[in-house]
Amino acid sequence: MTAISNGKVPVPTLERLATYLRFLIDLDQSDIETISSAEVERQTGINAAQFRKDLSYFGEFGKPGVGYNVKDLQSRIARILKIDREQRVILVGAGNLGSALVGYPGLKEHRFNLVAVFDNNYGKIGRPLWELEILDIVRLKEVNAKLRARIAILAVPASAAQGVADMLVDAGIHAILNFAPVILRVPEYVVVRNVSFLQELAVLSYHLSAEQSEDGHELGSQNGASESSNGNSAFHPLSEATPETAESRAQAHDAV
Amino acid sequence: MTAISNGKVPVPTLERLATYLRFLIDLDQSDIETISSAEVERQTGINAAQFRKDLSYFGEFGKPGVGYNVKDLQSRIARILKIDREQRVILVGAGNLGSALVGYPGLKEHRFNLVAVFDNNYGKIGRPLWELEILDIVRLKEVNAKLRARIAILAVPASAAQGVADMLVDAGIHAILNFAPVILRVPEYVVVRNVSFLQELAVLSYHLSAEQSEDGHELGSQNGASESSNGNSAFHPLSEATPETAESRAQAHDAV
DNA sequence: CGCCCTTTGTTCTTAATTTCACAAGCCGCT
DNA sequence: AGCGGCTTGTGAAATTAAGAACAAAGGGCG
Repeated sequence: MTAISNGKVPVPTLERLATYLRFLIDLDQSDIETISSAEVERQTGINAAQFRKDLSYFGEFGKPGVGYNVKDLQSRIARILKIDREQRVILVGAGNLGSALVGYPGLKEHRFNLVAVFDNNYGKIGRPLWELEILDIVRLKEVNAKLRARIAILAVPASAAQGVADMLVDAGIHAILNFAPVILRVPEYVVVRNVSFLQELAVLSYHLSAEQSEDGHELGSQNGASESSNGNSAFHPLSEATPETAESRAQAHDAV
Repeated sequence: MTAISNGKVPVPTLERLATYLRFLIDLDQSDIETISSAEVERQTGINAAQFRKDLSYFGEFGKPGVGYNVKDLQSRIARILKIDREQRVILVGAGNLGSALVGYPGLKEHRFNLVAVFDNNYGKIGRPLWELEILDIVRLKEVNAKLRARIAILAVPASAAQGVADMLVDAGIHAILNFAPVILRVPEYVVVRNVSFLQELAVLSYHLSAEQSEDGHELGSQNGASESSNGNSAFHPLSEATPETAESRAQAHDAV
């Protein structure tokens, strides 16, 4: 009774896989060794059958009557997503967002190794950004011929996005994480994932409107509030103290 | 022959609505006054029928035989998403990412007004971040009682996310844009949208693996590359020059 | 002023995703 | 060693989204 990733895997499944991995890492750190799909549902809200089916695309991972071994499942999902090995990543655009990403420890923790940063602003080229030096965008192809990164993060203004995307493709990039609010045109063998804050905010704004009939209504901040862990006990530090400092410990923080 | 947003609108439709808006703004800036769904498909890759159907959830926007008036459609979509009016937003977490967001001009351009920033790090509290002063997280409820923001951006480490989310709910927030890789538990009347870079990268990584059989393979950087606008003519500036400088002009840049 | 060409709004089909439901498998206890 | 309680993996049903297809409507031109 098996199948193991025969045909194609639904994209939503892949997206959840990353979530599961995240969750499993947390469980592992809490020294939990086994978990059932029912418990996953209880803690994440993701339907238990969904969880099992998602995994079933890749084989059998659990033991009937017992559940899943946290450590084992964790490493197997990591292998599926190919983040059990180092993945070299390059970044284009050393602006606010780009800089924030370079300093984000979560990348290294997940084996995404940022190996180069490019920009076209002469005021920035040559300057250091964390541990890297900002390189001239014109050297993109040349530099990546050696680095051989396949993943690129595109954090440039919308107006420049398509042009840079073309350069990335030409430089051998096969996957682009695009932060510019533009639909990129690339060859079919290149995968693109878009991240748009504005789009997300717009969706939130829409939902808000439904209840906020026309504003000016007193909602009183003491509504039924609570629900989950309201008595937020232990208080953890927000924002990684000072970026540099926060490096060391894996899994310590992840916001970004 | 109309309907106008009777029941519920599919979330994917809402997401695309924001994309359409973006696209329309670009068209408008190119002084294009009218556009047909067929042309939208040609330029964005989004199916024409899809475009028409998405709009049909909210009424009639075009003229048969003619198409859609760019300016009109633009403002009507903005109204639907409720971003035709100012939306106050608060940010929690003045780390790398949070700081980058505060400086992002796209927010203002879309009427999202960042009215306060909070953190719990005493080294940061009281310090200025762009035009705002970083406030102590303990003042969240008190401050928002006056500001009455309904949308919050959560850019704190995973370990602190749930605790802060509880505080946000208690402070009257109804929509949360969550950057922490954690599934938040909130009352059903609160809407949450998650943004996870790592998840996106993981999906990209997975797709990569399919072709990159086992690495070590010479792919030659001069593969069939091209496709779309390869001769990237005019070259625009990457990363908003220097943050402060880039403020002024609306629509000028949008990466983030 | 009526014909023809174009493009919308919408219904009907097809495809994708989620959820249900249950046989089969594993564990522990007697 | 076998019974009972749980939990998995998965085929089949239900739900949801995407895409085609077409009747109705607008505009321009002869």
